[in-house]
Amino acid sequence: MMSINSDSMLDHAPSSPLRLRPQAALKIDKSERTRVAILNAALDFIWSRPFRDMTVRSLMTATGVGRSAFYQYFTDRHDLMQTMLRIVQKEIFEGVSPWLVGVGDPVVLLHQTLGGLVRICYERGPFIRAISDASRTDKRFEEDWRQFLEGFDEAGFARIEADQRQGLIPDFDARPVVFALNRLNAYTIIEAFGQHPRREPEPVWEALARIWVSTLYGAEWLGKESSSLIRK
Amino acid sequence: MMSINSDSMLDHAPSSPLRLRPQAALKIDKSERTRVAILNAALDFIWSRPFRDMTVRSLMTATGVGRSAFYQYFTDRHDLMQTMLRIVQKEIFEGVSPWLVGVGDPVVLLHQTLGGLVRICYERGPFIRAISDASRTDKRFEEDWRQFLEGFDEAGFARIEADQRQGLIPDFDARPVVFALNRLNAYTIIEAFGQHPRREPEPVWEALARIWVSTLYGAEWLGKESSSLIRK
DNA sequence: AGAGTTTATTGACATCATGTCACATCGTCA
DNA sequence: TGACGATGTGACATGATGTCAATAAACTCT
Repeated sequence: MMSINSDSMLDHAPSSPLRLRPQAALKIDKSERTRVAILNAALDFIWSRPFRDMTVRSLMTATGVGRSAFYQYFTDRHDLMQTMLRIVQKEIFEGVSPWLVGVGDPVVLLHQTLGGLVRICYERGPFIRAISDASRTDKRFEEDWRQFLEGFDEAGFARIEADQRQGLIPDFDARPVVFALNRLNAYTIIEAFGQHPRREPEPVWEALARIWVSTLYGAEWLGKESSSLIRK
Repeated sequence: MMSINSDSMLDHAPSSPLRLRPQAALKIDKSERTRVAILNAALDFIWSRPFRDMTVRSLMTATGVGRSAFYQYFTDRHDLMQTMLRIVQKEIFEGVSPWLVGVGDPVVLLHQTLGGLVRICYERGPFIRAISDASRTDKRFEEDWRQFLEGFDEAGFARIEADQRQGLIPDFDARPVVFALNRLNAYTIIEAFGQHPRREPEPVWEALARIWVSTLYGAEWLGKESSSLIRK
């Protein structure tokens, strides 16, 4: 009938490094378990295969539940990707906070922020790529992705303007520059880490740091704090 | 049965600013005319609607020829997009040549190159976006897009290394930096100009120029040659 | 534990896009 | 005119999507 444990399939599915445990430890009703199983199937799938190949059937086959049950939990593939976006978004926002909200030497904070971003996105690369790919094939989810990126635009803009008022950053029109720098980050990361084999994170981190620091604070700050490598 | 002129439909299709005339002026065999009609239908479609909505049916309806005739000319939608890529690629390569192959003050050339890039991509934005979107949904075309971007990586890398040998650009690992800067250009342009309403080209040009110049030659060159605005 | 209720799951269905194929039609040249 | 190659067409097979009424399973409460 169906496999004993509904979570791991016997065939070639490699499990992704990001898997969910059912929510409230004890109150595991069937519903929650199936929902998480689907999510994990998607995570596993996306870890090794492109979004375009992810059909509802492929997911539910891996789950061991009939295909139509999928629609009890998600309205469509993109709804599911929205959930994946929320998961990844939370991780990224945390890693990226230093420069955006922290106090101290801005160049040091910027290095830290970019280091955190690169580390997390290296670990989650294929998910991020899938999310970005999904945003191209669905009107609603495209909007979600746009808002995700705009979050960085707003935060970065605020930080740059603040530093401009302090004379730390030259007085240019910050909006288009931060827009461009954020696309730089997003798509450099997606292309570098979005599919196996991924590139090495260090050179990517150094390149991004060089570009951000040169543009905002000036190349004379480049040597500073080249130390804080991507830390565990 | 079918409309008198096979090229323009009566309904709401706005014609794109990029349309093809049949090839050899006189030797217009039916085949070439249909092929161009399909291509123009695609160009018109993409000018105002996203790639994800472009079905073979929608194209061939606009063409006035039966849907199955499409496959006489293209193997699928992505094959058609490959043709669109070649058209746009040619225009871009021309506009982008100064810094890559020219002689003279590199900062001036870089400004020129970015100006040309922004001008062309502003004019062709929706096409470029569609090409990029299409690369997410097809394995083969994804490879074409990758090679397209890698072309810029190679050329930019060569230029940077040359300038590094002359001491014009500091001595960093050029590969990852040029990779990042090219993604900066590609995706800033796609998001800024890829759908209506498009952003203004000038601020985008200024932002890209600021980032490239600061990163490569140093911010002290930024005032220089801020003149050469996007020219006809 | 067992009846009754709620919830989860299923299989069949309708729709839509794709790509293919045998056949029909057109037009050109002998 | 007639025959042949090049164009175009309609019908078909496939495979994905999302829905729904019917069924099975899970939960609740006494």
